Amino acid sequence: MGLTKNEIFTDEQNEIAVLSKVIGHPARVAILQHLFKINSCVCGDLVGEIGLAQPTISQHLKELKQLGLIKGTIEGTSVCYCIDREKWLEMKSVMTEFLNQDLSKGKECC
Amino acid sequence: MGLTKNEIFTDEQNEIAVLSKVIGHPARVAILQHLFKINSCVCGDLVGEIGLAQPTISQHLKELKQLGLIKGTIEGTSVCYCIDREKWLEMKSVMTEFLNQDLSKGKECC
DNA sequence: TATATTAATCGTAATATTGCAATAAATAAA
DNA sequence: TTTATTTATTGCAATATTACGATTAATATA
Repeated sequence: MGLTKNEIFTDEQNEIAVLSKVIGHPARVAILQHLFKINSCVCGDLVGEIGLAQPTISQHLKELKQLGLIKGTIEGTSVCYCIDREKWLEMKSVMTEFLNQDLSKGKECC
Repeated sequence: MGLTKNEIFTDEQNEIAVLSKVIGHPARVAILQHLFKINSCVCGDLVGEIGLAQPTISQHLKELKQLGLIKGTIEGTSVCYCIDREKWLEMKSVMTEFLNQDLSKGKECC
């Protein structure tokens, strides 16, 4: 075990879970917030910004890249990262739909 | 290691991460969606709904309860669960703010 | 009281995640 | 070409997560 049984869930449930999981670490939240704050590409100063070792940051960047939330461009010896706007909007749409489920007309019982 | 360094991040970053992490498993997504669909309390049939063993469901329910997203009421030998609306709206607010970060005026560079 | 029903807890195995030191790879600059 | 700079990869240790069988706890019912 220790292995999530993705096959018994819908594609939508798995997508919501995968997207949320990548946001489920403060370092990745911090990286994304920094990219938004700069509102441009970030070349190289992410290790300085976040207080984690360079291989650790590199690993978090890899996960964000794999999901498509950020993209990187090689710029000389360094790499510039920025938000992938299209993917971000897609995630926003999926998550917003999930979060907006109607609470208003349920029967109170607990 | 294997231990997230929460202390180097802001409270906001940690909150976003903790909230996202609990959504980051399809079984918990499915449980929440079912509670929304029923739009009332669910007493006992969650193990039948989701295809996981009873101890596994119980564990996922515990995590959702610990975060405050659901609450349970003992009803005879069974337990009724429902969404905690206040906490849900709080999560929605935190997540929406994060997801709504402005993409419009950045410089394209990647 | 004895038995059934339901959910929580315990214990454990398998896998995943986090973090970093060491190293490699790739390019820029001297 | 050598050296510096920057990022990725490898390897590993520590911890967390997922899943479930077995058991326990609690209440309802016969």
